[in-house]
Amino acid sequence: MAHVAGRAPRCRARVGRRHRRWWRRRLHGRSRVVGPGPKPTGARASGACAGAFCGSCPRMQPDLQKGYDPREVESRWYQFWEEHDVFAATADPADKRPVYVCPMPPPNVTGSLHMGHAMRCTFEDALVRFHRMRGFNTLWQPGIDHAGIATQTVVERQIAREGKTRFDLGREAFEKRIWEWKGESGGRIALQQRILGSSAAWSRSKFTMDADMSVAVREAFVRLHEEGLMYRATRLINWDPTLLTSLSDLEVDHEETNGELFEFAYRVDGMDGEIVVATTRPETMLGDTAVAVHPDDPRYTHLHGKYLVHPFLDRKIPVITDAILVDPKFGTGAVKVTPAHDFNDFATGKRHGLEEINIFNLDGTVNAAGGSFQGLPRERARTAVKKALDEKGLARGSKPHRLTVPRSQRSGVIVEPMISTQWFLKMDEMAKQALAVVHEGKTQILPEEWTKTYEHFLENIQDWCVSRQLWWGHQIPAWHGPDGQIRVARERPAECGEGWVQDPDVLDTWFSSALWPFATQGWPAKTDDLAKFYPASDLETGYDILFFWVARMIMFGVHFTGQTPFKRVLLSGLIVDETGEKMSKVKGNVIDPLDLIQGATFAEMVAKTMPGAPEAEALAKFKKAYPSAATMGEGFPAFGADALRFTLATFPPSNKRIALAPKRLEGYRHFMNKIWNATRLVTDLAPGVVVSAQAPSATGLFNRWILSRLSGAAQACTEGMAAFRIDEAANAIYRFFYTDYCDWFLEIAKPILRERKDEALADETARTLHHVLEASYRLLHPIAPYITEELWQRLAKPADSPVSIALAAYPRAEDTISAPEVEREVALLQSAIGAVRTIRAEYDVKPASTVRVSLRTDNVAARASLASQLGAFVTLAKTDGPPDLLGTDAPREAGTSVSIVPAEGGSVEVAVYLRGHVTREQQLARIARETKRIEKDLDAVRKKLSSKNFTDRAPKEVIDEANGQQATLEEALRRLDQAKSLAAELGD
RNA sequence: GGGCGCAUAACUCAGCGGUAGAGUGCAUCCUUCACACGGAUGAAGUCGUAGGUUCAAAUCCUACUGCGCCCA
Repeated sequence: MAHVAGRAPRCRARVGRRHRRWWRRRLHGRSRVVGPGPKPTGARASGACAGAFCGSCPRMQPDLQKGYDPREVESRWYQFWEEHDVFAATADPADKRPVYVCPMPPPNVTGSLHMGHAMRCTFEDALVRFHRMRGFNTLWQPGIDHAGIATQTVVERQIAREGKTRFDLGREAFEKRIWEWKGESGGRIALQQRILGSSAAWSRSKFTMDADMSVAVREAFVRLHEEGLMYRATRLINWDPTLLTSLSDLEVDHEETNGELFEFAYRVDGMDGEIVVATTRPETMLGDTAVAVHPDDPRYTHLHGKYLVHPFLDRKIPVITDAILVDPKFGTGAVKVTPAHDFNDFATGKRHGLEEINIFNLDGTVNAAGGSFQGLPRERARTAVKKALDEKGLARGSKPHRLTVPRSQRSGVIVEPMISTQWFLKMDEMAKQALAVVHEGKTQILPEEWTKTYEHFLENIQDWCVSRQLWWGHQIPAWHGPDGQIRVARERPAECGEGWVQDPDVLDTWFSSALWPFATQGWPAKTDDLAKFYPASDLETGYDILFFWVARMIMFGVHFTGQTPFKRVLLSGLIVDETGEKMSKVKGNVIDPLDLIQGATFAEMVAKTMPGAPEAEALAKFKKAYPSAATMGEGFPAFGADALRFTLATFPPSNKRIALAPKRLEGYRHFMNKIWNATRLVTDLAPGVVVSAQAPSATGLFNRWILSRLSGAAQACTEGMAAFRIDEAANAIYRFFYTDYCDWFLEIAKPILRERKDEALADETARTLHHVLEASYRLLHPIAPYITEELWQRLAKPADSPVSIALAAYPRAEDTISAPEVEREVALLQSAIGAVRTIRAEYDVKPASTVRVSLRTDNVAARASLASQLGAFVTLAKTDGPPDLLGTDAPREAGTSVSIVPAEGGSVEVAVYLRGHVTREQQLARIARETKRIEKDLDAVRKKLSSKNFTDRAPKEVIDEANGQQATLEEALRRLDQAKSLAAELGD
């Protein structure tokens, strides 16, 4: 195994016992849920440490236990990695390694780990570990987001339990409370990310409210203001009447619901007649300042320029004509206009110079402008207005109507459009630049189909309302003077003395998040970090924050640094339950990844996610969401972080929805057990082998074969990782290790190493066994870091090995031979062995008994390779000694069951002697089955070849291949036909 | 109203122009000295529907149906 260029960290024994205890407590404090934590192992591991260990090394059992226990293994390694600085990156300008940087989407400080984080961690850590092993100076930049509204809400809820509001405490005391709360629970999520094995550079972790982040935020704001892009304006904005703050367009969800379209009449002033308008929000009529009709609508021509009488307020309302607002085919063709509470009406108002009458207080109750309705909340005001209209004889009935209501993403309440003075950021220029870097390929979005969505967003972008009426966040660096003057500055300007106050509002949390890739590296200062780690390589995140975060980071990155912040943007889907439903507390289908890792009963899980709900009901909901968990008894066993990661890694990141089936996790935990036990076998079969840096040169067919297969697996893994197809890498290593290495190679190696008939071959096999095992660990490490570290540490390695597998080189295809001809040879052997096995199964031959086999073929190449590998039949097909190898002209023995293995250059006839058991009927039936199977294939090939269109137009290689197939299959069919005569000799 | 995605074995998912794949589950046999968290063998799919392009379509195009998401 080759070493990674650069420094392998030396042991740092100075990390004290106290730190270790802290770690155990923080990381494994949950052990009561899953039983006893890591047990002291008593005897210190000896000999197994390969010399790389120091005083703070994990205690490993001297021998591998029979069954793999992820809890035992995973509890030990994280501390080791941190103590050895395995995840560190260096900003040293003298370091010449290529750089790989992945900014971690900072989780909310309020949050606790959920499946989304687990998926982020899996994909990002796989990429990061892969690049680290490939020799990159690798930085996975972690951090925590202050999550303005979410955090403020959490702490407000806390103080509500004390019967207080934030206004009782005052701003300063309230902020202090949030900081206290942040100190207690804010770091928890980062600890949970560690349990997943995340190899982030934790010492560089940033919090978006850190002092240096604040410097960056103020710098950005001031520059934008100086450039005229940041401005203050009074306009209609989205208002959350519960949280009492403005929201950006992106924070409003549009939800379709069933409502009603209510019609009422306005009387015309000074003449008989009325005009009927339709509305979904009757209460807003208190703020109506016009009724619009289409200019060409003949029904209303006589009312152009007339006024209407407001039934409740002392106001005359003009009838205006507007072709943009009014669709004459909809409703009555007359539209009430409320410029202060509807976006379309606001625009209409601007076109016609209408008065904007705000009828709501900030909490959504009707204000003094609503006359006698003052004080009513919106819903009650609606009922009251309808009733009052009815009493005045103006109501004209209602009909059911599908409508869209705007809901606050944060509080869930219906958003009220309000006229308000806020800070806005001009977006069009920045959006153009952000589009350009993607068009020019400077930033690549993967999967590509998201490019369209990205473009559509940026091409239709509105100015961003960045001010929030919150107390938790970056306070806007603007000062208001006594006479309404405003100063924007990085620090409070000296001239802003008495009578000047800082703008009380804070910035949208996403404003600071948008600075993340460069602010974390020291911007606006010109630091070594910034020079080394900006722009970043890959940004991996969920597609749900493409607009919120990714697009804004690109806009800010290009604007402030002149460089696009990432080379690639990798977008992945969302985790849903097994039936495809989004995880939510309401549905009771939330799974905490830690419960999958460490194990938990279903009762514990639902008690946690649905506190207070009746247990039986909650359990029923949960089990309905995860049918495959039905066989798992009372709860999840500890699957381990490796199995969870491996499971998540097997889904293509491009899937928009990733349905989590617990059963699949079980399968991959079994795979971990397989790796564990394969290691036990190898250690037992070939003890004391020191793994060499290079692949052993091999002459034995199977040794060459497994090395060639390893080369293919390395290639598939590397390509998969590079193309953000981690699933392809995961599947490639799974198949290679399970099928090629365990099912075939280990079985072949057993007799070679146990019997040692050929010393040279045995030695070569022992070295190959170890080499491939060790390389497999390295291939697996980015996806399953714990078990690979554990087992890798146990192998005897050269003294100059890195301290951790995380720093060992990722296998490359060219490290081992690629030998397609050997792979073909072995494939034929495998088919022949499979034929014997099938016959054995058909005749219920007990595993313990052996059978006599003969192989008949005139295929020269096949004969040669079969001749050298007859021993494989003894082991893998339980033959009674090496099979007889004969030509097709050799006489057939009676009492055999025969199978034909088609092969290019002549098929191989496999005859299993089962005298006394094989009846004519059985044998003819088996021949008929094989004949049918081959004929099906042959028919398809013949059909193709008989078509003149095909032979005229298909490429030559395809035609040649078809001809070859036809010849092979026809020959196999002839051999089957011959075998019939043999069957005819049998009795019934 | 506009856009995107998905529909393949009982389940969860690969494949995305040259004869249908994996894991789990299922069936049969086996507690053989790495692993029963195991081994061997096997059954199981008209690749959503209808057209079209092509020598060749699960794979490309069009329409439709159903599901999910985003934007307005």
